[in-house]
Amino acid sequence: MVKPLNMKEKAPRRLKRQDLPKVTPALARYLIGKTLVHDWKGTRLAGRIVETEAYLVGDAAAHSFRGETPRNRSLFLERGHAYVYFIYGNHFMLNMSGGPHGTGEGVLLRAAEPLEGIDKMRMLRGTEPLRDLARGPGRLAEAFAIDRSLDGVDFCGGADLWLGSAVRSVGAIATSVRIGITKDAHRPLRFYERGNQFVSGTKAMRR
DNA sequence: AACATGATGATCT
DNA sequence: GATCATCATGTTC
Repeated sequence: MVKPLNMKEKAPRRLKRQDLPKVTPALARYLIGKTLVHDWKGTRLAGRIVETEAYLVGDAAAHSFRGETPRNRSLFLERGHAYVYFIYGNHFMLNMSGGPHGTGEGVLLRAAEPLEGIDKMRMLRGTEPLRDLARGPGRLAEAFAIDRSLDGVDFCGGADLWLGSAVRSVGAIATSVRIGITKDAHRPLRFYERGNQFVSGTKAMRR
């Protein structure tokens, strides 16, 4: 993948909670093109978010559907907090909470295009291909050194894990049904940058 | 029992 | 290169 010379990348600046849309599907769409940053052990791990999914109130696929539990507690924090959970015996998933405190909505970060700290990401992932470093939610979490210790962290609170502004322009954003769920599977709550090679799944899923 | 997945290897193009 | 089936894995309520 060759980067055109006229695509100048700027350094990301920290986004404030004020910048985040208050309605969760709008937040999921807003996050496409923004920069996910984890300043980790002296290295900056940064990537451009290219795929997200929203999980809402009254949504049978949402972890909050049956109310607050010890696991999903941070999903109920005010918009802009990290909700990290462990799934399938192997993978962490990174979400950003949405809505006012007590709501229980969130956005799953499903894929990112690596920008900075790529060698460290390769080390964390134990694999070489750039395209596979953060293509999929489990891979993204591994590439960005996300684990339970980051559950509940405020993305807008000056922590090492934060949300940055876009470093270059964003392409067309497309919508589809969410991936890998069985309940409320028809709702169009997945957002991705159309045609981007770092979006998860098959070719059809990035068209 | 179910789960917001990914690595692997087979089989196609 | 793309796509598909198979299956390993720990936590949750």
